[in-house]
Amino acid sequence: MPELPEVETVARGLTGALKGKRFAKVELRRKDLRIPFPKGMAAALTGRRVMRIYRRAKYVLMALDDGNVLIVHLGMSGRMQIIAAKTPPDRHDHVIFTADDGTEVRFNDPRRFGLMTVAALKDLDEHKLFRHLGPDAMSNAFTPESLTKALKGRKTSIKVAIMDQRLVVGVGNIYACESLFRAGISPKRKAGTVAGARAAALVPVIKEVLAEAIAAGGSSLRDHVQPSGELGYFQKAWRVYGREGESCGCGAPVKRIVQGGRSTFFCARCQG
DNA sequence: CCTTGAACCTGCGGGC
DNA sequence: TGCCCGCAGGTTCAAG
Repeated sequence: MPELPEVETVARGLTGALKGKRFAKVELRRKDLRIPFPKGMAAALTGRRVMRIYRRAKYVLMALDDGNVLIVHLGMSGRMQIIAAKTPPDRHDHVIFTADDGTEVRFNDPRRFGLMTVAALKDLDEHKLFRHLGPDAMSNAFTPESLTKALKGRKTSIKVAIMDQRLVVGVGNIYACESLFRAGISPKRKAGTVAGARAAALVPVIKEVLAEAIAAGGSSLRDHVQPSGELGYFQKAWRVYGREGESCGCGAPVKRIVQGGRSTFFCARCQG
């Protein structure tokens, strides 16, 4: 489910539900997700107050009142959703948070590609999950110059390159396809040849697509919902993703190819 | 270091 | 109806 816009949407939705409250109860309904939960995680969270909830890369972070931060990744199919009290647990409700005012938030993830762990906030930059990451796509550090430098000499495709979180953070499969379409760049172009005018075109387009998707509450393909339960609706704005054989608008059919093991959708006429 | 491909896991839709 | 195949918003690891 989660690229940058979906994770941002989840972080914002959880802010309204949990910020300033304490975890009265944290229930782990299994011992691991993609990786094991840290030993004693539930006990360590219980009684802690949530000071701030925000996104970093594709992770939701909850800063706690003890200097630690709860790190949540939603994998491909994860949700964090506010659930009415007494709702019977779903088989994929892996973690249930109950706040001191009774608010209940559940982490649900059928495929269990997500993860949840706790770390010291001050050490986050050096944390294994974060230290290799490039500039966030929505930050001022992501510029045509930074992208050109990151791509220099790369012989992989531009599509695969902009999904590489070491080069730029937050772009996943949907928004890579949509951004390259808007920028008129072929996904098959060698990454190292995206520089100068092409980089200057691509960077603002990526920011624009992500910003529009955030404003729309993300894209609901199958799993993504906002914490409120409301769907995202940016999927209505997709021009190429998931639209093989349809027209992007120019009349030529959208093509699907596989790059780096992922589907790429593009218009061979509009994306030179 | 770079690049590629497989692996992790469940569910759903399409084709026969 | 039922079964098999392919496919899905991500990340990590091994091998070349």
